Amino acid sequence: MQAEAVSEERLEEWAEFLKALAHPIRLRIISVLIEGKQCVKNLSELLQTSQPNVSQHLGVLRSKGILGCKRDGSIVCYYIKNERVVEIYKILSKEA
Amino acid sequence: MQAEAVSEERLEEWAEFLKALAHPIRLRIISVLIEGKQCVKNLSELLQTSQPNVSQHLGVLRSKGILGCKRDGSIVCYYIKNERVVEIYKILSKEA
DNA sequence: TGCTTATATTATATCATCCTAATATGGATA
DNA sequence: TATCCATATTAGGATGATATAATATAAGCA
Repeated sequence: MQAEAVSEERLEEWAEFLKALAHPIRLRIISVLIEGKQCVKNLSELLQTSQPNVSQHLGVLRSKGILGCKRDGSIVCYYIKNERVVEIYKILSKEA
Repeated sequence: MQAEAVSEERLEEWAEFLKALAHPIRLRIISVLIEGKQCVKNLSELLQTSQPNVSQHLGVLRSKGILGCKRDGSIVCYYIKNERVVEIYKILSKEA
């Protein structure tokens, strides 16, 4: 059974999605958020990375619809919005 | 149950792996090779992409252990070596 | 209002990736 | 060996991604 050809647009979407994941800091962010939502400050401390840098990486993930966020007062909590990243993370984790 | 922290090295490996996949032409190559192995010329024609460009993209995928190749005379056949890319491709395919 | 904390944005320099064009390698065959 | 076909490599400029530093926004509180 021959698979249907995938459109160029779809491939570009997928590439953008994967590119957003393809960074050590962003993967670390995913791994933390899989355990539960976190605010920017906590992420910054957990990852030992500057706040602006974490914020930029969160922006990348948010802009691709991978993460969502919710402001609560002056604190912004990020969480995983696209469950496919969890599946992909699991595949990466189950190492040979 | 708390997941064990993933090492920085591991995260960098994963990022490299995902970065190798994160390109429309390389995803197209994967989609073709999922259907069966192919030589460079066929890939170049199927993707309507110049031979040197296809060769470069194949080199990227090969260098990350994603593809393997086998020379048969003057023809080189590429095939999927790391089955994880098939799983990831499936996750991308089963679109909402 | 002024101050502090939390987060986001912008600018910039550096480094990586991309495609194209040109060239090189390597096997087959006349 | 000369030539052809298949593939790989290299060099180039263009574009994109990155981290840092500096600055901006925005909420809470004295």
